[in-house]
Formats: sequence, C-alpha cells, structure tokens
Amino acid sequence: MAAATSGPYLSLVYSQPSGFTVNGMLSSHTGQSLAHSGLLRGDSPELDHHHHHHQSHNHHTHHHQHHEMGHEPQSDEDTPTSDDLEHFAKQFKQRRIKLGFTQADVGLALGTLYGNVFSQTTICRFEALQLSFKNMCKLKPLLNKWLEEADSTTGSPTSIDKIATQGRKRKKRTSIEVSVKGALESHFLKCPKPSAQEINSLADTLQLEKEVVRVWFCNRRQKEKRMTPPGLPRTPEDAYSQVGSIGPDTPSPSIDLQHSHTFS
DNA sequence: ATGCATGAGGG
DNA sequence: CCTCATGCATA
Repeated sequence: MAAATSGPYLSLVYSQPSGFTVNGMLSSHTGQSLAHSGLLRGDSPELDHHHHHHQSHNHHTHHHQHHEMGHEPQSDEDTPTSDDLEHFAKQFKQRRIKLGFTQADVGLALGTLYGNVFSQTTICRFEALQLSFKNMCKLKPLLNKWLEEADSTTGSPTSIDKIATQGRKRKKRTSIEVSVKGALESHFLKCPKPSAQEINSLADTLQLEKEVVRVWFCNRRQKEKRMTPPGLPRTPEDAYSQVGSIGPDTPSPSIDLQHSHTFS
C-alpha cells in the first residue's frame, strides 16, 4: 500500500464513465425485453425551477389531460409521498433480502436493466431513506421494476458486469478527529453557510485544509436535507413488537427544511 | 453503513 | 461558490 495519508493527488486523466456498457442483454427473457433509452448517469436535467416543492406534497402544476385517481397509492405515474417512499423502501429491503440479493447486486442489476449502474452506497441510502426526496422519487421506479423482475424471473442467470471507472486518483479520505468534528458541528449550528472567509478562519483554527472544511459543510447541509434527518431517532427499540394490533402505518417523518433563499 | 470526495449544473 | 446526485474507501 503506497497510499500515503493525504498525499498530493494529481489530476490525471479520468477514465470517465461515459463508456457505460450497454451489453447485459439478458438472453433469458421469458417475457418481453425492453429497450431502454440510454440515459447517462449525470443527466439531472430536471431542475426544479425556483419553486420549492414541499416534501410529501404533490404539486402537479400543469396536468390537465387525464386524471385517474382514487385508488392505490402511486401506480406508476404520480409523485409518491414521503410515506409511500418509506413504505416502499421497507418492502424493498425485505424482499431484496428474501430473494437473497445484496445491495451491490441490485445496483448492478439496475445497470443491466436500464444502463444506469448504481453503487451499493446508493441502494443502501435508498433503503435507509437517506436521500433527498427528489432522489428517492427518481430511484423508486427503477427499484420497483427490479423487484418485479427479480421475483418474477425464476432462476435468472444473474449476469455480472464490471464497471471500470476510476482512472484518476481520488484524494484519500481525510479523517477528521472527533474533537474537530465536534467543533465543526458547533459552528454549523451557528452558521450552516459560512462564507469563504469564515471557512478560512475555521480551517486555520482547526488546522485543516480549507477545501476540507468547505466540503464538510456542503456534506453537512446535504444531511440536513435527507428524508431522515440526523438526530432523529427512529426509535429502533420496540421495533420487534409484532403485535397484531399495529396501526396502519408508521408516523411519517414529515419534515420541512428547504428555505432560506435570501441572498447573503 | 457512512464519511469525505468528485463533478455537473446554475448563478 | 452553492446545490445535488452519487460513490470510493473506510470504520
């Protein structure tokens, strides 16, 4: 291991992922195979304008065409609610495990099915609802589709694929000491969006690179935007109680963040 | 399962 | 610079 701690990472050529393999055509499709449209991972064309859609809220702006509703939650073409996502995530994980697949397997399978490969990390975060509401909505259909395939396909020959991405040397993960983390968190509470100057000062005080501090704040903000915000104990306790008189569902963590758009 | 990181897109 | 989607590397 010649990896030094926090060594100078050079900007080498990056083996861009654009060479996504479009193979993976399952030849054992009992049903009908579908031709997916090549969608690069990095598209993100959906830019919610300046309208903050609240989580757990449907804001169908222009949809005067055909409205079918009054039955099951989310059939295929409607924005799910936070609760729907939560339930789906649970179901998904359970089924996935039952079928004997790992999170990594699913990520790969999605790549084979749609051309969009996902990492174990993303699947994990989806199951744990640790993604933004929008991101969850985007991934749900994909995972749902996978579920159908996985359980319907009897003894499918799981195809394997290798994703060769990574030609550039990634900076080694900086390990921030617990005490330093605590300091950062304190500052975050005071000011979640410090200016460059503030960041510089902090970096100097904590003896960290400015970039590290900046990124830390960015990541911290993202965490606040997750569906399952940090510091919100899901009371893992009393989760094994299989009482038959359980409620219809679990209390939805309807959280509302996302605001403060008042310049600096 | 999660921490730190990269990169695209937008100002 | 920020947000946001995503993931390598690591605990």
